[in-house]
Amino acid sequence: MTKDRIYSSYTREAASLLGKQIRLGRKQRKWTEQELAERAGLSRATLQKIEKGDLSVALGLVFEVASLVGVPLFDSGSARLASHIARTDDKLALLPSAVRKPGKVPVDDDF
Amino acid sequence: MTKDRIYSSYTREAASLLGKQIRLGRKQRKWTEQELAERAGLSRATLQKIEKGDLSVALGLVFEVASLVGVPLFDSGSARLASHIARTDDKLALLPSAVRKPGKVPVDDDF
DNA sequence: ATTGCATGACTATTTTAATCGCCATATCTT
DNA sequence: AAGATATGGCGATTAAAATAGTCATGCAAT
Repeated sequence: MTKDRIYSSYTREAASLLGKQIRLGRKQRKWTEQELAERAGLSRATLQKIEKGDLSVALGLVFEVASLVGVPLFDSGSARLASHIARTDDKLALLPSAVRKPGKVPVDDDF
Repeated sequence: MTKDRIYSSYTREAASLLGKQIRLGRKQRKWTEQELAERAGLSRATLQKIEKGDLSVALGLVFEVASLVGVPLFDSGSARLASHIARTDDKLALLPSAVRKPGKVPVDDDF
């Protein structure tokens, strides 16, 4: 029945932490599951999965709920997302647009 | 007929940044889309959606790919998410297990 | 310049998520 | 303690994601 995907413990823990932080933020605001679900535009069942760290929930739903309760996404707590995006774009622009698997050039080290 | 959900710009930008960072990490490792998709156990089509910041992709798939290419979730400073989880659990334990409405409480802290 | 492979994008199909409704349990308020 | 409501969980239905496959374009190395 189930596809039974394998996830790394890092992935599972990250989702678990995110869910717990969302639950914490919701309670600090004294919102019920139903209230937060309505604000976010999703069902209570899905919100429960998010707070439990369920890995099958859509990224956008999780991020939306997180932002509603004030949980900062990944390391973005400091600077603005837009500037991070710009800087990442700059780095990408310095790289070849397509990755090639060259014959035998030993230059393959990065940090 | 698309359901066309509404997402906040914060959510869209966060997913966009995450996708770009993943793409950057993949190229720094000189992996093709196909290679990364196979390592992560998903299709190339889905990986493309992830790198484009598509909000419909499952959280677990995105996190799994991110960890494979070394993109830190949350704050990278905390090498162990487990301790962070424990601290969040502690905070949750201090709160009532159920939120009640008739308080009309103006307390609304930020994070 | 040519060739080979990476990438972008699209379709059709299968698989799975998201929702809805309901009931049980837990727990807050009076 | 009683009443009210928040939460947890499950089954069935609907909506959408994930996949495989293919084609076109483009870049990269030869």
